[in-house]
Amino acid sequence: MMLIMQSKPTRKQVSHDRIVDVASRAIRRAGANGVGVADIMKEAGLTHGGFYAHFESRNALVSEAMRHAWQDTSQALMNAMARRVAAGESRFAALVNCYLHDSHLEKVEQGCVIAALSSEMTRLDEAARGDAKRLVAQLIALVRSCLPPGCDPANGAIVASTMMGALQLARTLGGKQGRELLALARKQLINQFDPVLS
Amino acid sequence: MMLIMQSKPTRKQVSHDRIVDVASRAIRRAGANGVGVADIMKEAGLTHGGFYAHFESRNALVSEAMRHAWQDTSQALMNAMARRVAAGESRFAALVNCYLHDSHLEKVEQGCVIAALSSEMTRLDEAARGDAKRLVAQLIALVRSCLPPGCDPANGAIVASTMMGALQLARTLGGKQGRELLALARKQLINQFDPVLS
DNA sequence: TGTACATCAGTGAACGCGCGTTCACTGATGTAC
DNA sequence: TGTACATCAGTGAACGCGCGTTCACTGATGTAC
Repeated sequence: MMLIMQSKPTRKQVSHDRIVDVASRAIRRAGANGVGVADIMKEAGLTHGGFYAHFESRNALVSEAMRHAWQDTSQALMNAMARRVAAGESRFAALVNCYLHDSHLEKVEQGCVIAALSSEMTRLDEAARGDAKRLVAQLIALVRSCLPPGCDPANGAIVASTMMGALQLARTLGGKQGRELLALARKQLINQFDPVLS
Repeated sequence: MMLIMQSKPTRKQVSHDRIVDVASRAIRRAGANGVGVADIMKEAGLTHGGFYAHFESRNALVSEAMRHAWQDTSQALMNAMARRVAAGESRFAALVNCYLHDSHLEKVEQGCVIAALSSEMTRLDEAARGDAKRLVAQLIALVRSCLPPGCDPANGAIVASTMMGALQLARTLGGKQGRELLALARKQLINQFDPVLS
């Protein structure tokens, strides 16, 4: 539970935020268990000993880092979408083109945490699983809010599934095949849900 | 490279196969790094010391177990589909109804290895990544072969993405929400690609 | 068929390493007067 | 403003544990005659 600090965050809060930010990228890059406490602290410019003054356990950090990653990515997604919408794209096309942008193939550590951790989410401890559940619900809600007017809201979950699945399969395929899959998914989703009636 | 043995497999081959089979379920249940060599050997009725007479390394086992899991699941999928087709369903509907069957929500260890490991696949060592890539290509080919006649084959990759993505999000959501998402995905895919024109 | 020996498959102790976690200590920050 | 002291944030050594891997050894299997 993070209170909004109007002025002068304490030194500890600054460190805390830096650790969470580093961790949110580390777990997306290497997986929820793929990076150690010591490495995360080092990357945050600290030594590992101080860790437990900030978090109750490594699992607690993973939970917090997941939530942070989602805030981060969804914010970035909104911003990128806003630019496209301003340039004349529909909200739906902007969503699809941003989420399935080629650059997301490689930059896992800045991308959607749900796509980065999906198959590990069912294996997290209970608290983190609860967070994961909520993030998935938020992804679906976000997609739903971008559906063209008149579209059945239930399609939010389907579009979210297709986008996330396509991103993952594309990442595993890699290279040219990966980019082709992404391009196909963009085209197909936009044609199906938001065709330009010219 | 497994040769087909016409008669009497050696004791070693029997053990080898049992280890691979146990491992293929273990990695789907617990993740590629979620279970130790000793536990796998124990579940196969052996002690850990013998492991390296069978495999060059733990990673080598993971590769082999992934391939075995895929053979296993795709065979089971074919069989289940055949029964539905015999009962009058189209091949496409049978595929969707089998892959997105409610029972797959819980039984991860018997299900699709791509859905079970997806986000870990990009983090495997080079050899296993190559295997993962080939498995994804095979999943897409399998889906493509089930598309209704006249359907653009490119849709194979899209349907595969939607099915895999939906299964994963449903597993993370769990319970009632998970089952609702699966039901939605089944309905949507069949309506879109293989509507019954009655 | 039975015996003697070579090979095979598996055992279990041990090693080294990395990781999560703890803790006594230190240096820096901030407060009281 | 300056000094004295309390509190805070971070340090780094250490602990215990689990895991991948190795290896000398044992008991079982199979072969030669």
